[in-house]
Amino acid sequence: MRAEPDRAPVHRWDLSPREAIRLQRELAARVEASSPRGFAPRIVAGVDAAFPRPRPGSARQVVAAAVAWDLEAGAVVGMRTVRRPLTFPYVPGLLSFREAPAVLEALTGLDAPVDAVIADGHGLAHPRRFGLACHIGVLTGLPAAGCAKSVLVGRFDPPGLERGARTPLVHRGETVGAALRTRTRVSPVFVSVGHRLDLDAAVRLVLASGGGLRLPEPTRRADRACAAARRE
DNA sequence: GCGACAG
DNA sequence: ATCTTGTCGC
Repeated sequence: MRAEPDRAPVHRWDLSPREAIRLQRELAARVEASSPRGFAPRIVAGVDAAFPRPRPGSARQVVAAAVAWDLEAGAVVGMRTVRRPLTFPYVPGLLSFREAPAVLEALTGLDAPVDAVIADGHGLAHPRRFGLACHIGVLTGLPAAGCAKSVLVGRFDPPGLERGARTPLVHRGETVGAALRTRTRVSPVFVSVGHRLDLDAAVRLVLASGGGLRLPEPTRRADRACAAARRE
C-alpha cells in the first residue's frame, strides 16, 4: 500500500493499559461493518509479527511483516519487514498496542496497491469489539479481516468437517465472528470483521486467500517473512 | 472470589 | 508469541 499524502494522523502508542482501553472504546465507534459497493479485492495484504528472543543485554524487539498477495495471479507482489523496539507487554485484549505500530509501518511501506488486509488476530471478536484487525483497518482506512487461530471471546459449535463449513462465534448474545473450516478435517480458524467488511465478505476473503492450507496464503507468507527477518 | 485469556 | 524432546505421518 502506498502511503497516502494526507492520511489521518496516528495516535500515540506509548499508553498505559488503562489508557489503551479507553482509546479502544473511542476508536471502536469508527469501525464500519459493511463492505464497499462492488467490493472485489485483487490484492490482499497479510500481516504478522514475531518476537525474537532478545540477545543478552539488548532490548526486546518486534519484527513485523506485510506481504501483498495477488489473488488473481496467486503470487506475492510485494513484501516489507520492519524491526522496532518493543514497548508494550502482551495483555489479552490489548494485542494491537504490542504489534500494530510495527505492522502498520510494514503495511504502509508496501509498494503495491492493497485492496484488503488480513491480520492474524481478531477484529470484532474482541471484548470491546476492537481487536487488532479493527485497529489496523481504522488507522489505514482499508477493508480488514481478522483471522485468528484460537478464540479470545465468544463460544461456538464445531463447524462441519468440510472446507468452507462455518458456525457463528457468539459473545454476549451477538455474533462477533465465525468458526471457519478452511481445510477439510483441520481445526477451524476464527474470522471476524476488522473494518469496511461484513462477516460474509470477511469469510469469503479468507477462503479466497487460502490455497488449501489452514491459514490464508498472505498470512502464511507474512509469518514466513517474519521468520526470515528474525535472525538478522 | 475463581477461571479465561488473540499473539 | 517463545521455549523445547520426542513422536507420528507422508
